[in-house]
Amino acid sequence: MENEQHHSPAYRALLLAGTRLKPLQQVHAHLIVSGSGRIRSLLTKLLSLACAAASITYTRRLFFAIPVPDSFLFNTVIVKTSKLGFSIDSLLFYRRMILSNISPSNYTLTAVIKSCADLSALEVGRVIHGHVLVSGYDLDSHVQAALVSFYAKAGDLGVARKVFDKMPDRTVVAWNSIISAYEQNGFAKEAIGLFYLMRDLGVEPDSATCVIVLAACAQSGDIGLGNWVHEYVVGQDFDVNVILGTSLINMYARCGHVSRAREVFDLMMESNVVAWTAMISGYGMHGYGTQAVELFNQMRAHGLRPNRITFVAVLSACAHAGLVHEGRHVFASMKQEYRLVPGVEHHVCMVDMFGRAGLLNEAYQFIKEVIREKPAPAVWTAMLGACKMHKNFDLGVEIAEHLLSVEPENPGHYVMLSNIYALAGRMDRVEMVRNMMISKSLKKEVGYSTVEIDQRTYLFSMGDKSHPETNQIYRYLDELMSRCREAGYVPESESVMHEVEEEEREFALRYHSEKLAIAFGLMKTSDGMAIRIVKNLRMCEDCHSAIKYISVVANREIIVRDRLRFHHFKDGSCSCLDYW
DNA sequence: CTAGGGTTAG
Repeated sequence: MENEQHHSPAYRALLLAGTRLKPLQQVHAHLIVSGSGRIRSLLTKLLSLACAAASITYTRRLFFAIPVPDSFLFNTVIVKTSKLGFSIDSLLFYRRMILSNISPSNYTLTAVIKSCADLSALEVGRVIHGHVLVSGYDLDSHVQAALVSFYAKAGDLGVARKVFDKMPDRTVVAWNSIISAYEQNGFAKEAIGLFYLMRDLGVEPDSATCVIVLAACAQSGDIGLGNWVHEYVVGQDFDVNVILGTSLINMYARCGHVSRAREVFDLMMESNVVAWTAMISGYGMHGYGTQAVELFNQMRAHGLRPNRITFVAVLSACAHAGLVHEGRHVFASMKQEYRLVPGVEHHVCMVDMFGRAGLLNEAYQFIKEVIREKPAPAVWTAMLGACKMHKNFDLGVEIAEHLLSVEPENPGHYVMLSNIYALAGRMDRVEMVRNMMISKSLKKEVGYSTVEIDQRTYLFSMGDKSHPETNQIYRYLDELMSRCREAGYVPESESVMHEVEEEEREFALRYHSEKLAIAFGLMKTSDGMAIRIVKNLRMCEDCHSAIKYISVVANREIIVRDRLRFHHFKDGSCSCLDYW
């Protein structure tokens, strides 16, 4: 009987219609007219095709027209909607299934857990985890892997780890889930550690492992492992598809090798908006604004439609390269040509762009005129950065005070305000802001820098004395800085703020983490080798100026990646052209 | 008769 139906004209008509909505609806109409509109197998097939046609409305209509859906129909609709990203719908169908007293299968459960992950719906996910335990599917490896990634995405890394630790059978996918969990939550080092553990246990990485590990390399600046993964990909003859290719581009760009990123980009067989955006962003963070804009135009010429993220990448590339004219043009095209509504992130880029270029009036006007609604705090923060950079104290103080009233728990605003007071010489105010922070028990984010030497990473924090060679490092740095002073470097005591006591300020400034990391790098590597630093925060003006001098007196190329971008220091100047 | 892990910004 089944077979007969599969070869029936109606079934073949469905297959022929495929995932195109109109033809499907025509076949559907035909089914109803011919009286076969109630046959389960046909309805199921129709339902899954409707869903694959990405029409959630039609899928809903179809499903609700079925009087008593069986578990097969529920499974089909839940699995398909979850897979296509209709997460809320898949959860609603799941609820109906439970209310109809139909037990979910392990397939249903993995699908709804994935939906919860996509929605970061921690509470709903916990309830479903309960269903998993009740139904006895807690030992199913698919369900477990889904749970691990769900908890990681919903922000509970601890539970993700617990689920992983209980898995009896750790497949590559299980390892991929937990490694990705750490990477996504900002623990790149731990992710890499787990990757090495996985290899030691004899589990062969697959291409998804490579994608995840490349992301961890990009995050931590681990070019050594990044290169290894690339070689592994080639050695294993993995297909460098868009996802893997994009991961390689991202890794090379974030590890400071833009040209290698470009080589990968040029060799990719297929590419999409995401790949182009990754490459554009890579140029942007190295200050290659012209190349970023050029690539953006090539992308459009290829007929690809840029998305919101693409525009963030291009606009921020313009901001970091002083390309005000181009930035204006791109922003206009976003609205006019692509009918995209600029969001806060784009406004921030624009204000930042004007601000860096010293066009404070344009920045302010942009806020007043272009941003109709109440400007978001992030927009004011960008404006504030511009005020500080170009020493407009009055406006800066005004904005900072506004930000403090809107976001009184954000330590960054206090630090900015205090820095502006310090620049203006109002040390009494500096003290006041400092006391406000203390009374609210807010802490400035701790800065650290890492440097890689012989495949090993060394971490330094400000005034760090934990390193076994501390004394030599400090002596070396002192000697280095005095040579810089002889060459004309003048330390600024302005931007160091109140994380330390008054008398320690000079000390703190002299021993910012990047300076320590550079000193150590210079000590441990031979002449001619570039020093690569990764810093979690933005560099301060003083370090930026000091490193220019260090690049001269030590005759070394120094490459620093800070929170926002790359700075290539060479022969006394920086690639950011002080557009930082 | 279907599933789990993987790509771009800030």
